[in-house]
Amino acid sequence: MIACKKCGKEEDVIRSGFVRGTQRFYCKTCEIYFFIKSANQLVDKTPHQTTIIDVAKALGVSPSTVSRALNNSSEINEYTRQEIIKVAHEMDYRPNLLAKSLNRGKSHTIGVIIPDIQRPFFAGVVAGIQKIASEAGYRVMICQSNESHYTEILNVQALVASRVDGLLISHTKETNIFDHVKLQLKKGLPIVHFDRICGEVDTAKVIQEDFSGSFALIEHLIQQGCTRIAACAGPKGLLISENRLNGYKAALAKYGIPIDEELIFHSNFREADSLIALARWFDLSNKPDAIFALHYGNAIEMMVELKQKGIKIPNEIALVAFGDDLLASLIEPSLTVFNQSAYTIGQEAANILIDNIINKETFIPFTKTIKGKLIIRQSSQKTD
Amino acid sequence: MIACKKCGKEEDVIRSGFVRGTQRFYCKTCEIYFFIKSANQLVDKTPHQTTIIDVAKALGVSPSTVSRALNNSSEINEYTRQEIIKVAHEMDYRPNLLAKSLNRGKSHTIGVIIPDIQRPFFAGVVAGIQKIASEAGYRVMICQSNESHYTEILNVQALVASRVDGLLISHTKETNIFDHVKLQLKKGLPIVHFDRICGEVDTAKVIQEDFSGSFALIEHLIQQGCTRIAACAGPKGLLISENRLNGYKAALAKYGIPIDEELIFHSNFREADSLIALARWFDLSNKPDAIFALHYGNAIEMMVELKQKGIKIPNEIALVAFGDDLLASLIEPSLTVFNQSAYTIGQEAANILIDNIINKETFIPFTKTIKGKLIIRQSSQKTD
DNA sequence: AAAAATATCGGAAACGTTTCCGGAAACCTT
DNA sequence: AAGGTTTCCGGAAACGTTTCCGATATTTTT
Repeated sequence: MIACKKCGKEEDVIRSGFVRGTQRFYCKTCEIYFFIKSANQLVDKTPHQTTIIDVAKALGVSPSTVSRALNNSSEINEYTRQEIIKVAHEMDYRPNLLAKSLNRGKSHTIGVIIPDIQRPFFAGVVAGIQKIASEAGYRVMICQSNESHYTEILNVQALVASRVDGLLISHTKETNIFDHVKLQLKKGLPIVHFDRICGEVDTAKVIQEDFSGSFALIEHLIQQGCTRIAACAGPKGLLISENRLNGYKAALAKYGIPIDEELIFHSNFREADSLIALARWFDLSNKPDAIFALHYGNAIEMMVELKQKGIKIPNEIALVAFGDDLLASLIEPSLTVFNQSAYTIGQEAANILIDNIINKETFIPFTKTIKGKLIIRQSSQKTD
Repeated sequence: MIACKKCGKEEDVIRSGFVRGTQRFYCKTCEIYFFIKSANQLVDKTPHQTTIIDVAKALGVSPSTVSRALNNSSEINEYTRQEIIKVAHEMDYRPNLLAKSLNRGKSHTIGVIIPDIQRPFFAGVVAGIQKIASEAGYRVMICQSNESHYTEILNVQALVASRVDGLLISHTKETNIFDHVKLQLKKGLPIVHFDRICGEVDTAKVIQEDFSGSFALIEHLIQQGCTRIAACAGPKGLLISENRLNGYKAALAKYGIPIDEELIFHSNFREADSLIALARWFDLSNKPDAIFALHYGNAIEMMVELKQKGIKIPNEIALVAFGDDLLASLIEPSLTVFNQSAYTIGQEAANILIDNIINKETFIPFTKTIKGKLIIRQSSQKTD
C-alpha cells in the first residue's frame, strides 16, 4: 500500500494509471493525484554560466540592482556599482543576450542574405557589413541562398525567427517574386537591398553604377576602335543586368552604332553559358571585335576559352567586364574592368540599415549609388 | 488638493517628491505613495509579431496546447493539432527563437571565428560549415578577428554572450595565449579548432596534411632536379607553419639534402615580406633553384615579382605553394600547389562540432586530417 | 520641525517559449 | 460497476534579463 503524500493515509489510495512512464496514484480523501519520486529523480544541477542572480546572491543585493550597475543606470550608488562590477568580473559574468533581447524586444542582430559567400564580391560586402555593424554594437547573421529562391525564402523566415532587427539582402538570380520581403516589410522589419535589388519594394537600396559603369566600359571600347561589341548579359528578369545592358545600349547609341540583337546573349551565369555565347558569336558572318561581360565570372571563362583557341586578345577581340579581383590584374592579358568596391557597398548598406533601425518611424527609403571606377588594362587596349 | 487613490480622502495627501519626472503623492492615512496618470500615458500597443499566445487566444486553447501542436508532441489530439497548425499558418506565426533558446537553454547556433572572410580559403570553410549546420538545423554566427588577438578575444566573448552551443575557431596568427578558449572549454562549451589550431588545448581539431603536403611538394621539386629549395614560412609560433616546415625538412632529409637555414625565411604573411625574402635569397652567393611558399598569398606575390624581374619560372627558379585558387590555374605559369579543400574542412569541422554538442558527455576530442592533393602545374615542371 | 525632494534599493511583472504537473473525461478491464 | 488506464488539456513555473513601481532612508527646503 502507498501512503498519500498529503494526508499520509493508505486506505483511500488507489492506482490511477501509468502516466508518462511512471505509476500514478490517487487519494480519494484528498482528491489529489501524485507520483512517488525515485531517488535518481533528484536533480543534479549542471554547472551553468553565471547569471545576474548569481552575482546578486553573492553580494546580497537584488537582481535589479545588479542590472542597474551593469547598465549605467543613474539610479544606483556609485560605490555599490563599483562593488558589483568587481564581483561580476571576478565571477566572469557574461550577460545572456538571449534573455536581454527577449526582454528588450530587439536582438541587436542584423541578418544578411547573399547568394554565395565564396564569391569575392559578396565576401567583400560581408566584410564591409561586419565592420560597420560591430562598430555600432550589432551582431551579424549571414545566410546563403545558393542562388535558390526557395532557400532565400527559408533564410528570411529563419532570420525573422531569430528576430533580427533588420535585413540586408541581395537577391537570387532566379528571384522574381518578392512576397517574402514585402510581407516582412509590411510587418515593420527594416530592410535594405544591395547589388541585386528589387524594384517593386519600397526599401532603401545600395547599388553600383550599373548604367554608367557599362557606359564607361563601352565608350572606352569604342574609343579603342571597336564597333561590333558583343554583350554577355544575365537573365532577363534581373534588374542589375537590365541596367548594365541599358548602359551598353546607351553608349552604342551615343556613337551611332546600331544595336545588333544577335550580339546580345542572355546567360544564366553558368560556366557553360560563356562557351555557348562565344560559339554563337563566332558563328556569325559578321563577328564581334569586342566582348562586354556583364559578369566578371563570364569574362574569365571567356578569356580562358579564347586563349585556348589561340585568338589574340585584345587585337582580334577585346574583352571588358564588370567587377574586379586580384585575378583580373594577374591574368594575361590583364582584364579591363569597371570596379565595384564590394567593401564600400557593404559598409554603406549596413550604415543605412542601422539608420533605418534606429530611426524606424522617420526613415525614408532612398537609393544610394556607390561610385565605381574604370580600370583600363591590357585586354582592351588594341595595339597595331 | 489631490484625492488619495485608495481612500479617496484629500486631507492627508501630501506631495512626496518629483520622482522619475512625475509628481508623486503620499497618503498619510493609507500610507501609500501614488502618481496620477495623465491621459497620454495610456498605452498605444504597437503591432507585434504574432505569438503563441495570440494563436492560443484565437482558438480558445492554452498556449501549452499550441506549443504541443507545433512541436510534434504526442500528448495532443490529432484534430486539435491540425486546427492549430492551420490557424498558426494563417496568422503567419513565426516562433520566437530567442524565447525558445532561452527556455531550452540552447540556442541552436554555432559560432565561427576566422581571421578574414575575404580570404578564399576561409570563405570556403564558412560555406562548408553553413552547409552542414543548416542541414542539422543550426544557425551560424560568423566573426572576423582580422588577425587581431584582442579582437579574437572579444569575438569569443560576444559569441558566448549570444550563448552559442559551440565554437569553431581558426586562430589569429598573433595568438599565442589561449586563455580565452581554455576558459570557455572549462565552462563546458564545445570547441573545435580548424586549420590554425592550438596544440595546448584539448579540443577536437580539423587540419590539413600540413606535414605530408609539404613533403609531397618538396619531393616533387627534388624529382624535378631542384636541390636548393628556399622556404617562405610563417611566424615562428604558428603551429601550422611549423608543421609545414617540418615536412619540408623531412623531405630534404630523405634525399640527403642538407638544410640551409639561410634558405628559410620567416615571414609575417605581409606582402612586403615576400619581396624581402626574395631579395635576401638572391643576395646569396649560392642562390636557390626553387621556392616553397608555405602560404599561397606569398607565392602569388613572388611570382609577380619574379616575372617583373624577368626571371624565368620554372627553369631559373621553380615555385610551389600550399593552397589553391582559380588564380593558381590561370596565372602564367600556372602554379603547382598542394590543395587544401576548404569546403571539406568546413564540413568536417561542423560535423565534429555538432557531434560534440549533441554527445557532450561522451565526446572524446580527436584530430582529423583532411586529405589534400598535389596539383602539378607549370611553375614546377622544369623543361630543358 | 514638518514638508518636500532626492537617492537608492527591492519586488514583481514582462518578454515568448517549453515543460512539469495535475486533473477531467473517456476508455478499458476484470 | 468499480478500479485502473489512457488521452488530452490547462495552469503555472522556469529560462535570464530589464523595467516599472513602490518603498525607505536620507537630505534639503520652507
